[in-house]
Amino acid sequence: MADLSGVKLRLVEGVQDAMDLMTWLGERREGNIAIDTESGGLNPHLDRLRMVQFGDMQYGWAVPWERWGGVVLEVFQKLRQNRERVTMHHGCFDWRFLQVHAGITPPWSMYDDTMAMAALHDPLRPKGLKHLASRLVDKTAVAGQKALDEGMAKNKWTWDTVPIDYPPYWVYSALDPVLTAHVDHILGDQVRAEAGRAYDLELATNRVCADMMLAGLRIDKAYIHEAIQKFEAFSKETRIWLKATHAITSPMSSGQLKRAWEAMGEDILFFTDAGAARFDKEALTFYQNSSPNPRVQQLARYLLAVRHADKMKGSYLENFLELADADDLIHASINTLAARTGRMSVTDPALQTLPRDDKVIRGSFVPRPGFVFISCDLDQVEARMGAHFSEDEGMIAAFMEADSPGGRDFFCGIASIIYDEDIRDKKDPRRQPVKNTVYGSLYGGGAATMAKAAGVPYEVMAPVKKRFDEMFPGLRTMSDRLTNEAKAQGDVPFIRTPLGRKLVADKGREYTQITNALIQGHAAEYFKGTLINLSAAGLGEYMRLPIHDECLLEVPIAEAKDILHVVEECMSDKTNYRVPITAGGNIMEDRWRKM
DNA sequence: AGCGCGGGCGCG
DNA sequence: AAAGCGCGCCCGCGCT
Repeated sequence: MADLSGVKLRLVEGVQDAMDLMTWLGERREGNIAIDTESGGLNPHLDRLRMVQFGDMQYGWAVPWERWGGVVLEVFQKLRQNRERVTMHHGCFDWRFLQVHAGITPPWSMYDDTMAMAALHDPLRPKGLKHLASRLVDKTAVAGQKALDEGMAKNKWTWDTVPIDYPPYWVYSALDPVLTAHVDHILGDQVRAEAGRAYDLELATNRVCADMMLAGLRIDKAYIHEAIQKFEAFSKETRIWLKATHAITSPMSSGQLKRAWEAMGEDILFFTDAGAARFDKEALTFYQNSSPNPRVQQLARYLLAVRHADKMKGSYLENFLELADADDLIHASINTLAARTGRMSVTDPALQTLPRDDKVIRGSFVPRPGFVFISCDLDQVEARMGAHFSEDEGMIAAFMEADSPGGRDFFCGIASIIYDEDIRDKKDPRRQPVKNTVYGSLYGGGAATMAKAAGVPYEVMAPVKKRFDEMFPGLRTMSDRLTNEAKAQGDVPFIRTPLGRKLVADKGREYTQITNALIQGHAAEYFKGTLINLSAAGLGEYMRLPIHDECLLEVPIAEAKDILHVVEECMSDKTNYRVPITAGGNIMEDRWRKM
């Protein structure tokens, strides 16, 4: 814990303040200068920049952007001249505001990030600056946040309207870089010692992803409006029918559905763990296909259809329109450290979760004139990581065979065994369930779970699972070894990736979590590395979106073929793992969808 | 009215 | 002995 009582905070509101700030900037100090920003909202393309704050462990300065922007630019110029390292908390966010509003090019090679430090230091605990500060720096440091919250509520102010000179606003804004400097001081060396390679990877990933966010993806508004109309018309009509025929006003209300089922005299066959009637996709699909009552079949079919339509419209299409900027660009937010495993997530909108098989939704995205989309994904990367870490000879051999000329796709090979038939077509509908089955088994799932994933009866899956386990005994050995290793750590079970990243499991759930954590976690690190490779190959300006093991790029039409080869190279690694890590991509002619 | 939570469903 | 993992968004529902 540090003592913050001597910290001095200042709001720049005159020439003398600005001069004092520049003097402070030139002083020698321990550690980096820390920077933070305040904005009117979360989206740099829709919201304004309001304040830029600088600080170290003793001093914090708040500079109003709209009045004293020149001072901000001067500070950045000086920082650049002096080759000064700067620290930010979630700089990926602030750099975007500084880039969009102040035209500042982030000095990526001279930057540290306390949020990355926090996530690597403790992947389970909250990594917000306030949480960290109260835990690591000074319990009372964030007490004033309450005054700001109350003041904003009382005056009905938002982040866009709270007056700059309202003391709780500027004071706690000026304090943020001070807290950041302290967190840097406390965590920096430790994280570099324990997980230095993972930390460097995260900083580089921040840079690449910031550029992707800035570039954005273009939507076709007319196309989206038309698609919304179609889903809406269907939904409206179906809801009228549901109400008139079954007194259902909401297709999501299991209470209403239960009453409808009872009214039809239909047995309820599916229940949640808590014991409530369950009407999810699995249950409704069963009723639709297997109920003896045609009315039940019909109702289930309409419920599934209207839910699908509402999901497409509400979760995706309408969000696209709401989140687009004036140039019809969507700058989704990429969280480079979202999952406890180190995986990234994408929000606003959640572009990693667009329906894979429904061409309508992805079709909302169109390349800029003269460009095409290409996408490239890693081939079975988690299964290959499984082969690598387990060193299972059978699994390594299976991949070598799959990679050999004329070799059969890995999952097709497994499918052939399960269905006792030579399956070679990657489009075979049985491949996806088999893929789920392989991952289910890899991560400690039982035969029942795997049967469900593959859509076959338990009796069919049980011997297949047995055979699978006999084929690749090293997987079980690996899970046992990792489970023991994690448990041996004590209170918080954890292991580390080859880059030093700490991967934690919940107590009692080590067996099913920790193997997944290592494989998912290192696959995520590998994937981040491929993004850096792509950027280093000069493709940074074409990169658009990371999707766990896939990268979407938007490239000039004439160069698409050549670039695709480079992308595949950048994403492959045939030397550093026990099986080759390979990648394959394709070019999409008109929209973000395969023809 | 706003919040948190679980259910449901989209992805890897 | 047996054990799927990680996310984000929308909805209904109970609570404040």
